[in-house]
Amino acid sequence: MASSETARLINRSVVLDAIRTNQPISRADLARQTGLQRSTISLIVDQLIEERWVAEGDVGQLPRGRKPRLLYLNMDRAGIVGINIMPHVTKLALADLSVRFTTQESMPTLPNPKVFLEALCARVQNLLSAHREITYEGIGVSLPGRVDYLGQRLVFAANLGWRQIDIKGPLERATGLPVQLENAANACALSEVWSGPHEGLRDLIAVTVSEGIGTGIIANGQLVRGANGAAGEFGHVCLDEQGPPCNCGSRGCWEVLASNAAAVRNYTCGISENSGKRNASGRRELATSFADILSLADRGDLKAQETLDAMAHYLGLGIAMLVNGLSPSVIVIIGEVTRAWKRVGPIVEQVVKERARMDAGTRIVPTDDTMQPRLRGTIALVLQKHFRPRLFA
Amino acid sequence: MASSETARLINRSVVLDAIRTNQPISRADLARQTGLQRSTISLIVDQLIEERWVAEGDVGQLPRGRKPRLLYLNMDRAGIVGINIMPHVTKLALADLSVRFTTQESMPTLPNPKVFLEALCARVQNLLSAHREITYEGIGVSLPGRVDYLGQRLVFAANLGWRQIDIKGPLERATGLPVQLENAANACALSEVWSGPHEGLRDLIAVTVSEGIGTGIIANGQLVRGANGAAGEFGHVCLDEQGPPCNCGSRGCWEVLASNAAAVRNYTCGISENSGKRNASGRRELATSFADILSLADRGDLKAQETLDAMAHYLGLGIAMLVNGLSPSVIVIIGEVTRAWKRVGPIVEQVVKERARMDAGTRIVPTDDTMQPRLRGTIALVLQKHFRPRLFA
DNA sequence: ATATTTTGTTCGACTGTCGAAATAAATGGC
DNA sequence: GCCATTTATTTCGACAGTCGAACAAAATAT
Repeated sequence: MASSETARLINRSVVLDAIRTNQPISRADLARQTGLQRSTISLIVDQLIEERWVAEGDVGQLPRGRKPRLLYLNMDRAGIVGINIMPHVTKLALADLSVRFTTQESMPTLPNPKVFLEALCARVQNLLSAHREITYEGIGVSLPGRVDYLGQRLVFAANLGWRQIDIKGPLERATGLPVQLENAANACALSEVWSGPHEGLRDLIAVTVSEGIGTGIIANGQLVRGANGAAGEFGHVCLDEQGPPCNCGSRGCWEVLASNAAAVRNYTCGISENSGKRNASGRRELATSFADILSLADRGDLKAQETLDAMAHYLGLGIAMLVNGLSPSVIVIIGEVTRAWKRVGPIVEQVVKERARMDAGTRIVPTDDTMQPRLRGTIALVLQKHFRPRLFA
Repeated sequence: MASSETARLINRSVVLDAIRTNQPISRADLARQTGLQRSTISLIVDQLIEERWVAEGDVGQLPRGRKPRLLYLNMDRAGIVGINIMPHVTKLALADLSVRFTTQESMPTLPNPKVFLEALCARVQNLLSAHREITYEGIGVSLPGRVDYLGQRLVFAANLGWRQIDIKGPLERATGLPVQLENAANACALSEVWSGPHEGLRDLIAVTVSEGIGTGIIANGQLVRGANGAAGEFGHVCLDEQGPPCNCGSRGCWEVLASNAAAVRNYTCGISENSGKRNASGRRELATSFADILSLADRGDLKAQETLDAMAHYLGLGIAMLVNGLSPSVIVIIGEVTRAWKRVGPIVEQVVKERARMDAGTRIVPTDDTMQPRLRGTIALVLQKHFRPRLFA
């Protein structure tokens, strides 16, 4: 069911998104870029200025003719709250419309979801009352688990041991702001196509490598959530029928072979086999975390390097699966392993080349973890509703 | 860029598709179903009748009040040509708007693409001139290979040995009709959501099992073609690193483990190992085709049954991958193997249950091959343009 | 000063939907 | 047969939105 108002909504979001991604920009340039008439652009921009989404700035420089008035997103218009729940730590942030963080905080993720949620709500309320100068539009939450397809409830989070938790309800009651939940990998994928070098890509996959492996899929420019939001568990695809058991009940899952946890397990098993290894300085070292393995490999520990190589091999095998099946333009890798990409990357590329046809030229790209893609994704999640509303399926 | 005309186009296709899927239907019911005003429905229907897409039929029966005039799709309005190119045989058909075949023919698929294309064009021209009473809207072509993302060229077809063949051009020049190419598995998936029990499903995967394995993915109601149309090759995902070599250069690909060709290979190897098997009547039998294996298994041949069981096991493993990763509402299995689904189905279900979380309730459904899903898909492919035009990404 | 160029606005034409009222057609009770 | 009731369809004026041409504004070059 569409009317002239539908047309307005479509054009409005086209113009708003064009301003977002091209600011500063003049009305005339907007007309050229969107294909709309200059008169129409003026009307829509007037409306956006009235709603305070857009602000008029200085005049631009041109060689000839009347100088254009440049348009910007009005950063004072709204802030967004981002919450990234991870197995041990939860991060909170306030961001503006260009996904710049103005405040960041951390808190422990408590094992009891009820207790944790109470603490989280209090923390968010504090944060909001400390920054009353800006009105906040909404809260985006990313977490390592499955969310139902409307972003309403957490259905299952293996690494947290949580099941059927209503996170949206308490947060909305505590803050009065609309809350959107999303799986962490999905949030990362969204973040990638929202801004930065992969902005606007219509086929992209984000692979999060930490304790497990998650996949966020964007196809035809939309997140693939599957029936009831259960898509994205490529981490539990069986790549080796006789492989080690996984806590999902299967064995040889991709994430049992290629996650950080897998690397730690492999490394410590190796140590017991070889009854200890010595590093360059002669001291025996035990890796208790994946970070340890990374630094050990860096300092020349052969066993750690082999562990990474094996991880890279299996990463490649799973990525080849994604390339074969979905052929995205880009696959983004997220996680600590990217810090060793100089070593890991070539192995991944090699395995993918052997196992997948790369005609479509899929690029495999590590992400800078300091960009906090999970957190940035939560912001994109909320902004999406305003800037790219899904008007028609 | 949207205008009031865009709104019209949207509403027009909404109404047309509602008539298609609910015919016969009255204007008043259309208004109730689409949410448009009765007056608007009348205007749009007038236009559709003028364009001869829709025809007014008899009056319907109601307990009280004025009787409605029922609307139908006008079957005389247009026909569609469907061409399904398979490794040995190519099928041609003429169909009406409700995807009923009015004519069907077959011809051999010749190894030389140039020669074959000439023969195909001649055949289509014959077919069209023999049925001049109806004007044809377009030609849909399905083939076992990859097509670039605009449906323009065949990029690569392993089983045919063809590469970079322009199929669209010659056919369009020969007939003057617009031609749409699509990968066979994609065509099947489209056919499934176009009509029949899975009509309108937004997340569905079609798995074609023949010499290879193809996957056609529909997510968020749209075909997933990937960058440059290269998606859908889950058949070449490596499920066993040490598995048999595949002609794609890798080894242990799903289709090397679970296709018809794999079954034939396994069966004949088994025969050479056991130096021959005897069936119930005591005669030694050699399976030269997958159909042989099916009938042998049916007649109690143990080795054939074991072969099918192994095939089922690997089919399940690959399907579990699709369930984990994409979680569609339905996975449709297409191919001769469905004829033995009574035996194969339970094994597949069992493996999927062990290897994938089925929270979302994905159903695995064999398709009746006599429905010719590949051919039906080509028709849906063409009709899609008229009935569900993609106005906005 | 004046012509030129480019930006931004104004206004009437056009397209399309909405919603209320009018018209059409059928049933059932009197 | 006549009238109230019900449901379907059409008619028509109001409203929203874009288009496109004309106009006004602002800056530069001559």
